[in-house]
Amino acid sequence: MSDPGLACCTPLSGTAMSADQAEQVAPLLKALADPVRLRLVSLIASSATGEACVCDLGGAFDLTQATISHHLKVLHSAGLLDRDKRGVWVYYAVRPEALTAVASLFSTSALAPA
Amino acid sequence: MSDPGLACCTPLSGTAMSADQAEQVAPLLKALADPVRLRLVSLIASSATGEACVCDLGGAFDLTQATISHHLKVLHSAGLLDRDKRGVWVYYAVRPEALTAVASLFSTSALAPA
DNA sequence: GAAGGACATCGACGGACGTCGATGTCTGGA
DNA sequence: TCCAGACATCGACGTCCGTCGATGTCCTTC
Repeated sequence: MSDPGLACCTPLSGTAMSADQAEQVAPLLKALADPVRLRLVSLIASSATGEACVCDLGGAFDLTQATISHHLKVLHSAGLLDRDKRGVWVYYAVRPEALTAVASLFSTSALAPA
Repeated sequence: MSDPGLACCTPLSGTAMSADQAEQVAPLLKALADPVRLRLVSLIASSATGEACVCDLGGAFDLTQATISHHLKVLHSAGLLDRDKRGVWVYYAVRPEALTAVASLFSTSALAPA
């Protein structure tokens, strides 16, 4: 709000993440920042076929089917999961690009200090 | 709630993340799942000395000093930042171990599909 | 010791989030 | 054609989150 003022110490080298970049990645992290959703992604990623149907996923949690469906929708809306309906069942698979985008955050210079 | 029933497709190979592990990592992701906090960590990590004082950090955002202080507290409480008070100024530095813990999420088999 | 500045804390507000029960939609089989 | 099952959507509830202005705490300087 007030004038920027002058730096009191180091002028913060300019190689940091841009505001736009932060606004782009934050939703991906927010989608993953829940124990249930983290386990959902992990369950799907670690399945033998790389995908899993909702009926199997739900059995791993003490949560309502509506809640599991909600979490899967959040992950799908964030672009982290692909959705594929086959007959009565719906299969979810992880989108490697999305996970790579998040992983690159921690391997590049943007967040890695040393 | 009901009986687990029998799997309708693949039995979800058991190498997925445990519930405890998910509950441990989720708070770290939640702390990072905000554009402002993401930029704060990035600014600190990319500074020449690996640390930054609050007076410099605040200048990069159109937010109140109270809000910046709140975000820094969240990151500090999550174990992502170290706090060091020197005279009038307070310096924050990233904790490499914490970032490594998050980074390992995406490089290990827990979340990496391929 | 009085004053001013850097930062934290407090209390409040609006909005978003996680969860639920109930209901809707679609598919496959009797 | 009708029914049962799988999954999504809806509406509601309590809680948490991001932001702010105001105030408190600590340190330096005069």
